[in-house]
Amino acid sequence: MSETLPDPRKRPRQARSVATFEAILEAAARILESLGFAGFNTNAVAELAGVSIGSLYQYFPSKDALIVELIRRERAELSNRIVEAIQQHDATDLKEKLKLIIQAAVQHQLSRPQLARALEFASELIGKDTEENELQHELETIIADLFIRSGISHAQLAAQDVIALSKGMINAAGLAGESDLNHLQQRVEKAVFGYLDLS
Amino acid sequence: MSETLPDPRKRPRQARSVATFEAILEAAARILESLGFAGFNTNAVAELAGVSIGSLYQYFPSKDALIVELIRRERAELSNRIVEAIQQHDATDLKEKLKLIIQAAVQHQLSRPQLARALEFASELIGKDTEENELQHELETIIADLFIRSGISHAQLAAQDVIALSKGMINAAGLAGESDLNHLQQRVEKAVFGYLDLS
DNA sequence: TCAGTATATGAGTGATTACTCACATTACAT
DNA sequence: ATGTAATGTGAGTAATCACTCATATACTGA
Repeated sequence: MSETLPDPRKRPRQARSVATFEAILEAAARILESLGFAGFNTNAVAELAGVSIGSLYQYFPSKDALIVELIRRERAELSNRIVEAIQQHDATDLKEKLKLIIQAAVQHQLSRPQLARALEFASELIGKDTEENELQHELETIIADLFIRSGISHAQLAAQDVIALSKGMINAAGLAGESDLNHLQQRVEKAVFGYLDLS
Repeated sequence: MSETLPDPRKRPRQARSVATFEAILEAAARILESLGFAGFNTNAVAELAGVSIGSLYQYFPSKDALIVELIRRERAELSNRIVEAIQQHDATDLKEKLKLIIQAAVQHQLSRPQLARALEFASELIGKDTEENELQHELETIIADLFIRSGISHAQLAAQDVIALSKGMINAAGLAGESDLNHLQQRVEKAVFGYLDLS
């Protein structure tokens, strides 16, 4: 439980070490999914990954670093999905773009809902100043830019609100075990469009 | 970190023990506010409360029990505020009632935002089957009933969504350090009314 | 005043767990 | 083939922390 921003200690060079690296990350994800953050410890991760605890610490200097790497991947994936959605040229107006963004967010969260939830959770526990917050802020900026270009007033605050309310709804749906993506998407759209007076 | 639902071990009888009991709870709240869940441990709570660790365990059989009691109080307060809001007879139609409910929720969360956030958080860590979830469900039922009486379709799901999106927005605002209750309230109303097609 | 009960104390115990390090094994280059 | 670098191992260490218990003090009623 350090306080600085940790990064993978050593990048794997040989093929087998890449496998080890990935096995550790996947094991970490699975433990978060099944046991949640409370049951998450490095010895358990190493065991599930089928590697020794020493190997784990070859690639991750701390428990936090392991989680940070998971968060980084998760966020990057979501971020990519959303940037992709925004750049779709066949969607011209704000409403269509927003639909695509919401779809991306819904798909992302519901692909591994337990994991997404546990990571969000973990990112609060391990401290404020990881890059998690920067990515959060980056996402907010992306949406805010979109709003500015569409003439929405108070773009920054609106972006914060839209992200927050979507997150809330999607999280709750994930917790409740919902799996109907389209239905959830429509409900999020109602709230977002309602908030933005786009209905 | 037990798994059963813990309750205060012994109810205080004398005045001085009531003071001890309350001091412990307030210290626990303050530690959650300042250090978050990560820095929360029973020894620190006892020290801040100015009592011995033994005294803490006289009244709370476990660390979890202490947190559960904090959650119970927090939830009870919110629940009371909301029931009060619903029963206001000078608010007749759904929209007015919802405004009062949102106001109650906003006021509640922003009175001690860090604490509210940390507790919500903690309730996930200590397990699913505490009464926290029942209270969560109770709140959902109250709102759902209100919706049913107002002819809103899919009342249960709508209640889940409205609560979730409000929570998300209010949490984010709390995190961002907002303190303008009215402004936040108006934004939440926009999302809720938009979602419900009440605009 | 005093017996009995409630309350308070905090050093100590045991369990968990993040992390190290001395050593073993495997792969690669020449 | 063989030296060297990369990778893998897991028993062991040290720190944290939830919780106990033997003992001391304060209160209450008779």
